[in-house]
This record gives sequence, C-alpha cells and structure tokens, in this order.
Amino acid sequence: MSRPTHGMMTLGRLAKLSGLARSSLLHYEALGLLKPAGRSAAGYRLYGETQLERLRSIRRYRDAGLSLAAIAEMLSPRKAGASRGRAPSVELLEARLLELSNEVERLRSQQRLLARLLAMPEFRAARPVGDKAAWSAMLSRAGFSEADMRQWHADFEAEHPKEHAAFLRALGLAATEVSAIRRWSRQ
Amino acid sequence: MSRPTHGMMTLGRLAKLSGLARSSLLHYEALGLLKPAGRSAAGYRLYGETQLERLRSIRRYRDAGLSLAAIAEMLSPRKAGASRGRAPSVELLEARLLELSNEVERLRSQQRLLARLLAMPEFRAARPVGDKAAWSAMLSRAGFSEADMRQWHADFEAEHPKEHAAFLRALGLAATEVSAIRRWSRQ
DNA sequence: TTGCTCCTCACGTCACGTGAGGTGGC
DNA sequence: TTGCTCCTCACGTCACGTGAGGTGGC
Repeated sequence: MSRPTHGMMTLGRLAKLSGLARSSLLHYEALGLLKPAGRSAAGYRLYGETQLERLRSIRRYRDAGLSLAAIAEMLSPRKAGASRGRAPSVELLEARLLELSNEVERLRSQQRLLARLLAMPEFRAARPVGDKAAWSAMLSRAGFSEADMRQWHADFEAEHPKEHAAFLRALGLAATEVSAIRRWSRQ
Repeated sequence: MSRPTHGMMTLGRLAKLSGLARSSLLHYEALGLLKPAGRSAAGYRLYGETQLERLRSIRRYRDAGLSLAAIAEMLSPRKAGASRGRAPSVELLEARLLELSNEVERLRSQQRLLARLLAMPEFRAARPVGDKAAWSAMLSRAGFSEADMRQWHADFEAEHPKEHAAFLRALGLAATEVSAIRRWSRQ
C-alpha cells in the first residue's frame, strides 16, 4: 500500500507532467486539495493517475480565476442527500473551459513576448532597427523562438496587414525586405 | 499648484476611470510607480490626464504578466546617453498589446461565468435541468446577464454546433426547444 | 446634519517561492 | 562516491485587501 506500485510517480515527476511547480503541489496538499496516494518506504510522496486527473481539474478551475478555497469546495464530495453521479453536460462544459484556458495561455505567451520586446532599450530607442538580420537578432534576444517569430508575423499580417507593413517600414527595413517578410508571413 | 485645477480628479474618480481598485493605486504610489500631480488644500490626491495615461500603460504591462518592478524599470526615464523620443514602432506594439489584453479579458470573463455555472450544485446534479425556462433561470443565478447568455450560446453554436446540440439535449430540453435556441444563437 | 469620500498607518491575505538542514536511491 | 531528488519546517514575497480612527466637502 505504501510501496511504489506500477505507475506511481514522485512529487517532481508529477510537477513536470502537470506543468506546475513543486511548491504549488505542496501548497495544494497543505490546503487539503491534493493528497498523495501513498508514501514510499523512505517517506517519498507517491501519486497515481487519479491525482494527475485531479490536478488537471484544479488547474482548469484555477485558470478560470477561482480561488483555491472555491476549488476545494467544488471538488469536495457533495453533501449527503445530493444525487450521485455526474451530469453528462458537465463534461462538455469542462472541455470548453479547458479550451478557453489554452487560448488564454496562447495569448498570454504572445503578450509576454511582446512585453519583453518592448522592454528592450534598443527597441525603444528613437533610431530605426536597421535591416532584417538586426530585427531577427533583436527578436531572438527578446526570447522569441524561430516558431514564435513566424507565428507572430503571421498573426500580425493576417489581422492587420496595413499596420504590419507600416511597422516593418518603421523598423527601417528596405521595401524588398518588407515584401519578403510579408510574403513569408502569408504562406 | 496644489489647488484643484480644471480636469483634475481625485483617487476614487481615477480608480473608477481606470477600472482599478483604489488600494491598487495607493500600492502603485507606495512603489513609486504613480504619483499624484498634486494635492488639494485638504490633502486630497489630485490626478490629471497624464496620470491616467500612465496608469493605462501600467495596466497594459501588468496584464502582459510583467511584475510591477519590471514595469517601473520600463517606465522610468532612460539613462543618460540613450537617444530621446519614442520609436514609432513602439506605438504599434503597444496597441497590439492592448488588443491582446482585451481579448484575454473577454475570454477570462467567459471562464468565470462557466466556472460559476459548473460550481452550482443544481447543475452538477445527475438529473437533467428540465426546460428552457429552468435553464435560463440557472444561468441567471450563475451571474449571466441577458447579453452573456446570448453571447455564450452564439459562441458555442458557432464553434461547436454538434456539441452545442448535444449539450442542450443533455440538459433535458425538448427537441423543439433545442432547435429554437440554436436558431436564435445563429441569428 | 447626514452621507459620502477622502486621509494615514498598520496589519491581513492569497498563492506560492526560497532557503536551511538533512536523508534516500542509481 | 557523486549527483540528483526527496523530506520537513519556517520564513519571505508579491500584489494587493481590510480595517481603525479621523477629517473634509455638497
């Protein structure tokens, strides 16, 4: 019961799989939100799929802005007298909630990248960036990956083509470079 | 200089206009992020358009996930030697950042509503909701306004028509009610 | 005069983050 | 043996929130 069973994982492993910090998981445990399935002989916390699933629920609700106290309330077994089982409609709404979380996460990562770019003194300086290579280098220093750059230009071009062009010209890029980037953004 | 000038506003007024809590504004002041333009004879803080603009910048960056310390760093006047003035490209990116903030806010409000709906015991109960009137009443108790309901069904129908239909049936609505809601969602 | 807003501390809260000091497993 | 992960306190941090006790303006 308290020895490592097949499929059991330790705190660090669960943290990695769930994408949460170890300190968060310990915090949830302190609040009574997430208990290990058991302990190893050496006292290590051991978790199973059940806990991972529960953690995913916690994340969904936390991402939706609920307080941990409210989540604990939601996930606690219903009081006596309430009908048992889950309504099928619950699954659908939870799926939708997850979708919203993912979309928010996508937008937030764009925000973070943009903010980092804006925070760069070289970018805020009044003089233009220069050419395409200098611009790529700056994006890279701001933490943009190759895929981020591509995605970012593609979104900009798709949503505001005129502003995208104006922006590239304002950077000091030559007309041929501007066209090249825009063509590549539309592919 | 410290008397109420035309266009000056007090703490509460600025809080309302900016959509932030008064305590947040006081906190920003304690950090040196936002200083009043002056004080009234009675000691009231007085703010002008300059401060409102600065606050909007703070919000944009905060919404993008920057810490207040990082924002203070960004908004502080550049060190000696740096070229003065703003690059025109900065404006464009800040506008984009604002757009992203607004979109995130829209999604987050949907999340909050959904989470509140999911938290309702009546909704989680295994027995179906019943008819259209009961469903509307439940949405209303979850904090949905008339516009929220409309928006929510419209999004659901537009993005996942099949799931929307399945969901409405799972609520226990009659086929005619399901069709009515879907038609109304597509208008 | 009533009711609302403002003031200044100071302490509370929420969701973690960060060591310090020590033990366990490939 | 080395390096990594784990353990348990306990205290720190970030961004506010919440009074307490008092003054100001229509």
